[in-house]
Amino acid sequence: MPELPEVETVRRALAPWLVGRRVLRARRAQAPPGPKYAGLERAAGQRIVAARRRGKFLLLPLSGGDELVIHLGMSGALASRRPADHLRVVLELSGPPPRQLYFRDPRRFGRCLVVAAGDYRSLPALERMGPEPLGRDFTLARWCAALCTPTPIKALLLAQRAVAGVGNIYADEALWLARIHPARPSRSLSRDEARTLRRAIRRVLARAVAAQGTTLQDYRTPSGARGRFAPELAAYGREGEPCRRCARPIVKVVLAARGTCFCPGCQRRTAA
DNA sequence: AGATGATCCTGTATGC
DNA sequence: TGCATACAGGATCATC
Repeated sequence: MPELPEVETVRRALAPWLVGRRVLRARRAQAPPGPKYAGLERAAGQRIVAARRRGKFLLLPLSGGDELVIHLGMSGALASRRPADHLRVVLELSGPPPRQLYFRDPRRFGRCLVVAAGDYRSLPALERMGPEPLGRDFTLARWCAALCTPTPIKALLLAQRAVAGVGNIYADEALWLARIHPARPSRSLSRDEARTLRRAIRRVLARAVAAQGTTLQDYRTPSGARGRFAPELAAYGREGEPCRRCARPIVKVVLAARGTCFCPGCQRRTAA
């Protein structure tokens, strides 16, 4: 499930190839009509001027004032080699080979559409997205203000509004690092805990970016490599295995309709 | 308005 | 072995 580190890895891999090229044609393949692939044909004739990332979204601003917005969803992948199945979008590009960018997405949770640059009205998650966790805007003051809600901290991390780019894996990892119980009301966190969690979010995401993401099953970098962060996971997917700090078994519960792994020894419901 | 739950979708894992 | 069912989850929509 691509989160910030995986999308950033994809961005870094694709940028040197894509930026500067002209989109000769953009068409949907095995993709039904609908808003997930809206306006694709408008990309034709425009040059890709940059490859940016915002949260889990890949943003490719175009020379004609539009913007190609790609979200990988659960299973989306971008490649220069034509996939055998589940092909949703093909971009034909100018320049030396390879000249095709393929968007494959078996589970169809992903999106690939063209909007007017910066006009995210059809993408509320992007429009209301919180600060980039690895950027300067993710200040302690802003973070503390965002925590002023009864919403469980795990749900808040997943909502993209308080901070961008955190998904189920790195939410569990950050909470484990910070020793905070995932069901704690956000506003029950002390200032110290808020500071610790903010640092944990930054640390786990930075380390995962350095490892090119987490490969559990499907995710690959555009060159086909596996992300190397999986061995560093301390909570996610470790149900029943010993906590790396206190050796108590990691437990799994459902929170915010998501599987949530944590250590009942290190991550207490009450402030320490 | 903010928060919660259902929904989409298919590969993989589990159960009988 | 083979079939049926459960499960995984990001963002969005409907519904409080």
